[in-house]
Amino acid sequence: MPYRPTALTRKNAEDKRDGFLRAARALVATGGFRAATVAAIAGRCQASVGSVYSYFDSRDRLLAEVFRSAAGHEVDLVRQAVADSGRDARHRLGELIRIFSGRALHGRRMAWALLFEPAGPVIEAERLVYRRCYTDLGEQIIRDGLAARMFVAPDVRLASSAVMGAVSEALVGWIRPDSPEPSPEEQENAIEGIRAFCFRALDVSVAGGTS
Amino acid sequence: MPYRPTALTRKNAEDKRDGFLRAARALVATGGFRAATVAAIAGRCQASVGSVYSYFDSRDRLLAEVFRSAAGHEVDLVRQAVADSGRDARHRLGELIRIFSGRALHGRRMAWALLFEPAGPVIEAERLVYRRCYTDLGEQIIRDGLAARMFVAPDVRLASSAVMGAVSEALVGWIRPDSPEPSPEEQENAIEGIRAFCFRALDVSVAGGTS
DNA sequence: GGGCGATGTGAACCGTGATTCACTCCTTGC
DNA sequence: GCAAGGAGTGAATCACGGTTCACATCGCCC
Repeated sequence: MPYRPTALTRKNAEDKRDGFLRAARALVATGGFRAATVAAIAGRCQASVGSVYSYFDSRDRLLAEVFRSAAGHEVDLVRQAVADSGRDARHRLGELIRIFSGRALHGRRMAWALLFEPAGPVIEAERLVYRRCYTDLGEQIIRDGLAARMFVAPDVRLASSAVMGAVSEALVGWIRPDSPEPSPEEQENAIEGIRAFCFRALDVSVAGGTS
Repeated sequence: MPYRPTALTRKNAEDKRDGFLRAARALVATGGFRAATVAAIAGRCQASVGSVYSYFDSRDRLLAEVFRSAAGHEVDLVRQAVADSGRDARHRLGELIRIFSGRALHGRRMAWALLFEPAGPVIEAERLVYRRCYTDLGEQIIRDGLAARMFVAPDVRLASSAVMGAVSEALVGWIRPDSPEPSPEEQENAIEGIRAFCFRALDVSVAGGTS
């Protein structure tokens, strides 16, 4: 490789970098961030530990990038399913819950890593913005539902948090790494149950008393 | 000290053991489990690192005991406030939410340690039973509310999980170690908001549609 | 008062895994 | 061919905190 970066070297370098990211992502999807040690990542690429460090400042940065990439993908899928395409807020909130849960139950290990796995402060910070994305999505939908007099919610942000909290709590039991694989109908029941719970809390069709 | 344990030695030993537990608890209440290193615990008792190990098998066991003690105390307070003392289910569920949240917002650091702080598998296991206690409490109340035709809930356990999830999610923003101290009225609003959300989801007075 | 075992000490040890760096290996420009 | 650097290597190093253990200390019992 030459003295000044050429198109080829640049591409090679990018490929290599990308290889590390893919390897790390695969490891996370299998065993969580805990399993994505620098040695394992390098090994998976038949590269040396040291070479990882010529592409990334630190393991934390590498994993943060993996997190953003994986989490961003998930959020995009949900955002797409929830896009304001003429459907009403109730349908869109249902899709939010369904897609989010469905994805989590599909890639359980990855979902666990993204949502719950204990990790260092850097990952934790990424997780914060990740969760916030979903809450923001929910908030927007609820706001729309409010405008359409379809939902009732004195505090929109709180309501969105509550929905996400309820969903998370329902999911954590299923995607914890040492919990048994849930059967499809168990999954279905859980998701629909949560959806129903949230709708009962939000629907205007009901004349809820507060205390 | 004698060849056979006498009343005095036994008491001394118990006191010392207790001292370590108190020290550890104080450290957890200040900086979470992370801060409760063996050295810090010993230091706080003006004892040596090694002596800790003549009272506890391992740091994990010590911290597990701290967890159980602290968590047990919290659960007891809630259980007491929620005891079936002639009050209706709505009131009792409200108390569950109020006391749980109130306690968490009072001892924020400890609540964070008990509910959210990333920690080793042993603590994580304790946390599981701790959370389950609350869910069980909620489940019982909701069941009572169901019997009194005051609540509606197709799946009681799911409903209880959802309530705890909603409360947790609302709390995590306030008790995260680096978040600013919330003002009393902010707390009040958050708690009442969650309470209202949950009641809207559960109250029979409303004729909720599901999808 | 002397010895024995309970008790206390804390420096050394260990395991884990990230990070570094002196070195080798290439490719390229001349 | 060959020198200059960039890229790759992986053993050594570091950081961290839990755990051990050889030794010191103490106070009761005979």
